[in-house]
Amino acid sequence: MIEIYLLEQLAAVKEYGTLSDAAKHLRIAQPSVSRAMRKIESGLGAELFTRSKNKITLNETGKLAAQYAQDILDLEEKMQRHIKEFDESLNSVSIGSVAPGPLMVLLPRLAVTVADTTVSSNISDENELITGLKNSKYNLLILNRPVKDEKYVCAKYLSEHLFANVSHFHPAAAQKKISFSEMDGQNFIMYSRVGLWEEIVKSKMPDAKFFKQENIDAVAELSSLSDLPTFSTDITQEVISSRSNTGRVNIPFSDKEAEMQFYLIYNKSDKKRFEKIISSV
Amino acid sequence: MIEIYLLEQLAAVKEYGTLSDAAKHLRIAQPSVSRAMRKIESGLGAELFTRSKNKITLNETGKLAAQYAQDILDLEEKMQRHIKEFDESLNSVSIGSVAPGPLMVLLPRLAVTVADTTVSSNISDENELITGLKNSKYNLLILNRPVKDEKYVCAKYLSEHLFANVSHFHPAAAQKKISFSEMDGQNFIMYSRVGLWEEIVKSKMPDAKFFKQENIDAVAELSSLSDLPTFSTDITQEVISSRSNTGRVNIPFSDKEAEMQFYLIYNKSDKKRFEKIISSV
DNA sequence: GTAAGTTACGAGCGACGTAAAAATG
DNA sequence: CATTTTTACGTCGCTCGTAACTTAC
Repeated sequence: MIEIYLLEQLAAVKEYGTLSDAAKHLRIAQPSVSRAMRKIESGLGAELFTRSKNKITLNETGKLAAQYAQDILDLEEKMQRHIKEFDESLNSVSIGSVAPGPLMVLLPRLAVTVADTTVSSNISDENELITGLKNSKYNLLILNRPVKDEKYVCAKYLSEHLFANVSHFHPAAAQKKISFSEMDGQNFIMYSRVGLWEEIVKSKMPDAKFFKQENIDAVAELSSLSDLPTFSTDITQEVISSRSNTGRVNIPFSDKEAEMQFYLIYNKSDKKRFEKIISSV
Repeated sequence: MIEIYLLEQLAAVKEYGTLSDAAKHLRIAQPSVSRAMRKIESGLGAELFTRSKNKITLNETGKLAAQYAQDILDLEEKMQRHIKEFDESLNSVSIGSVAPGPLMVLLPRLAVTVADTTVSSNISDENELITGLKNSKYNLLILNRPVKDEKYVCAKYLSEHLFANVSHFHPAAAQKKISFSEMDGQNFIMYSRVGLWEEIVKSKMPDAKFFKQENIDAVAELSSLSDLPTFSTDITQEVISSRSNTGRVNIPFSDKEAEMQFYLIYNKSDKKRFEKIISSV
């Protein structure tokens, strides 16, 4: 069999026309190329060049051989790319969630359980997430309802409870709990990427206004500079406990819609990768 | 780049399941295969196997890589076959003719002008020959008429004249020449592969009978043992002059159909190969 | 004289085989 | 105990580079 390094040299000779030029671009000495061409000819059992004393030219057979050489090299390169891509897809996790809270818990945990993998996450609606799971855009979903499908594993993950985050001067600041209807009609500062929570607060407080902030830091800043209420959850309070949140207090919403249960859904073929996440809950 | 010898070993490992078996079929030592697999993995930058202490199995990435390996090896083999075939087609000539006479002149001449090539020849009808020239079944045709087509070179080659070969005891033995009609109604011994001549003698002597012999030696033998007439031409008389043909005489047919002019036709891309044949006429 | 190709010679990497060890059933 | 894989070590081959020669423009 003709080895790849020979085919590379043949393809270079075709591309650059002379042995010297080919050698220059291959960054090897010119006599190596000369010998390689002879080796290919003897390996194929056919003359590929017409040779004069100081000139060498591919003949028709040689051009055909060089074309095959290029084809084989292209296929090898495609192999390299494809294998690497496939391997990386095995060693990476793409997570889709209907809300940011569970991600705040899951992502740090993933970092230690599945080390050496790339983790990417996205917040979207349920429909996009489920189709994304089907076409391998996502490997792991966090939904607020279980999915009954024998192709997937579905396990209860964690629950999140919504709080109103209000200034000390807010009328409700002293209450132990509060209902959506009591807060309806007020102006809220809200992070824009809260997923499902947005539908809930908008439907439960139809007369409220929401000033959506794309930047999470803008939410913190605005809320500290104003007396406008905002939102938090048991999860965000835990994760961002270190941040000074003086002058404000968290009051749980009392409605049942303020509690959301999340589920993990993933392909059965990924069972080995993800089952340790469930067991760690 | 991953060298071919590595891909061969990978494909063998996939085919035979174990390193030992693969090594056995590759006729190399087993540790070589072990090292080769590690080399491929490091070359691709991906794990291809799940390894236990004395067991090694292709994982999904590995199966993909092995499939690519097989594809590349197949392409290389196709290259080898195709190149050899192409090279041989360059160094061989396939000749088609409507009559055997011109071949008797052309073939010995080709042997010296285009040495180192394989020459094959065939007698057939004009239609088959021309389609054969189009699809490269033939490189060189001998027809009894010129061909006007700018894709081809067409040159007048030589002419052949038909003779009646008769016993001394035959009534016509003393004549200088003879017409087809004078010979009509007689029984001829005839070589079966005379091409176009068969149509001519049958049409000009509709009442004659022809005893066709597949073997050219059978024609000679039968004609020497009987008084039945047979055929010859100026060309065959020249070529077979050495053979003792005592007791028989050649009489030229006087009709104009007894003279046939032949033309050489070949592809313009073969000009360099064949133009010396024409110039040697 | 410059540039191209071939030949000759020497060096170093690397592919292979042998031998030995560890693990599995 | 046989089979499989891995590791260690020595050897041989082969690819490469340098140098020198030939030829052509």
